[in-house]
Amino acid sequence: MVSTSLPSHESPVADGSANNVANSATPAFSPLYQQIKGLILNSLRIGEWKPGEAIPSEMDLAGRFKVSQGTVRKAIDELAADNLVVRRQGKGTFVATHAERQVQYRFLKLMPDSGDLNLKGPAQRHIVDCKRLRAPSDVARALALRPGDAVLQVKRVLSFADQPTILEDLWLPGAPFKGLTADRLRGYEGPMYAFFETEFGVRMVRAEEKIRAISADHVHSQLLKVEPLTPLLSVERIAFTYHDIPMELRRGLYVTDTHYYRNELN
Amino acid sequence: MVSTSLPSHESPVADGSANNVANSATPAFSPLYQQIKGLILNSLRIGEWKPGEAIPSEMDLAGRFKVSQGTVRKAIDELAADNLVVRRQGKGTFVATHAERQVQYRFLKLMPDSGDLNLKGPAQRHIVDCKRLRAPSDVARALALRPGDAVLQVKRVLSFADQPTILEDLWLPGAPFKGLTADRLRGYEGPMYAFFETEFGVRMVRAEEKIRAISADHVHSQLLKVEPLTPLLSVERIAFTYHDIPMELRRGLYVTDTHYYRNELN
DNA sequence: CAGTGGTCTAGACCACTGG
DNA sequence: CAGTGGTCTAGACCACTGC
Repeated sequence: MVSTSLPSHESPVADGSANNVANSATPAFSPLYQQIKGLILNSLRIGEWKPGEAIPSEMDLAGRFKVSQGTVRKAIDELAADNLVVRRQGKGTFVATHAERQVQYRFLKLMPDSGDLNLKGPAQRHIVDCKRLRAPSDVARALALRPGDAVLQVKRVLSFADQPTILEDLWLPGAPFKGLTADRLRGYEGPMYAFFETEFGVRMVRAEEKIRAISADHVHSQLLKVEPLTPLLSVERIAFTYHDIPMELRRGLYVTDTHYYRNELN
Repeated sequence: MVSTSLPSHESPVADGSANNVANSATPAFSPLYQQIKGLILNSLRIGEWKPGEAIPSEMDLAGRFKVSQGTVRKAIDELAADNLVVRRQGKGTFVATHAERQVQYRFLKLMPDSGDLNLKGPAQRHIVDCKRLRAPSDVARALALRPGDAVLQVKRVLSFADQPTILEDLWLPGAPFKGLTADRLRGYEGPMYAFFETEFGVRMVRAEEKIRAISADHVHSQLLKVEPLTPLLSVERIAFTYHDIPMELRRGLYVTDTHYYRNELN
């Protein structure tokens, strides 16, 4: 644990020449604010400040790292742009969390056809299954595990207005999620990623999705209460924690007759 | 046309008090750099600098607007974040364009299963149809036109490795695209959005997509050479120019057996 | 009121590009 | 080499929050 004021110094650069690594092959120039960003990132990763908590003020951090406030500011700007941290004028800068009302379901892009906004919030959740087993090779590859390593599989159905809409198959690495059970999942109110944060200290930072159209088979049609062969949106997501470590493989099937997957392109 | 050095002054703020509008109901505080951003945006909109051209240097703009370089810098930072402008160290800041190799197909998120990168670049394009007609009500609504206004409809098929993969139905407002024909489209090499820029001065700035899974009907199956009832990804896109004016409605159907729609969540 | 993030400035210097 | 964007600083002041 790092104390607020450091004994010696935590300065990012030590060479007095030109702030640049004196290599020939790799220029490897990294501006000061990037190094500061890295240091703050490390503190986030080791949990020096927990999700929802405030991090030290810009002036404090500037003092700690022996740089100007402006440099700290630029570092925090990038962390805020990456959604790792949230700035609140007059109050401070806070570690981002999936547990807040506004940013809840940040990774769920499904929207109802009518009533644009997130009235979808309180979905009915039904845990179908939750078991521990050995990772199939495709799951192991996605989660950077060895085939046969312990993984948890969670199967659940989300419904909106009593219409089953999302069928999900989650795969989690066994080690970080030791002790997860269907009952604990059922007992938790709120987004699953918030549950992962508070119960297992695993914070999902970003995710990648591969989207396809597929046909419902008999299992799908029963759980989602649609005709077999109904076209479904297949959404395969890999979610990453800090260090770009994959921590979840989620295979979702969305019924898209009254909902759609919304994406914005810039 | 605005000359480089202005006769009187183009200063954004005129009150000497506190830079703030002295209203009670609306705080309406807008920082200087936002106002500068607005002024630069206007110049982009009226075409003072064309896509691909360099805009004036930060120092020049600072002089023009009578603010410090840092303030101009922050304004341009935001324009760059919005992909309206591209910064190139040592060279200048350039108006973004869809015609560049690197940013080409910025709005196309379809990826081949193997060979991650954009070897997909040179797709075979086939214009099926291009005709002028009166806007159906749903198209009119999407393009902010009156039902019955003149619109252009373009139907085309994109193939990768001789496999038809994308069937697209485009709807464009008639007025800005007067003179567009199938032949002109066929004659153009490169992305369609680059074609729109150079030929019609219409630059697409951002887009929204609604994605669903649907079943191929007979028309789809013939054009895409797949079995009827094959599940297809339906991608309905509305693309916007400056001022958030919708300028294109594009209904795409993607065959997703060897390709997938890739999305990143932050 | 003090403390936080947010804006703005002026100036110095660095890294990159091209002639 | 001059010109561009990129970094860093120090200091002043503003807007917002909560006590």
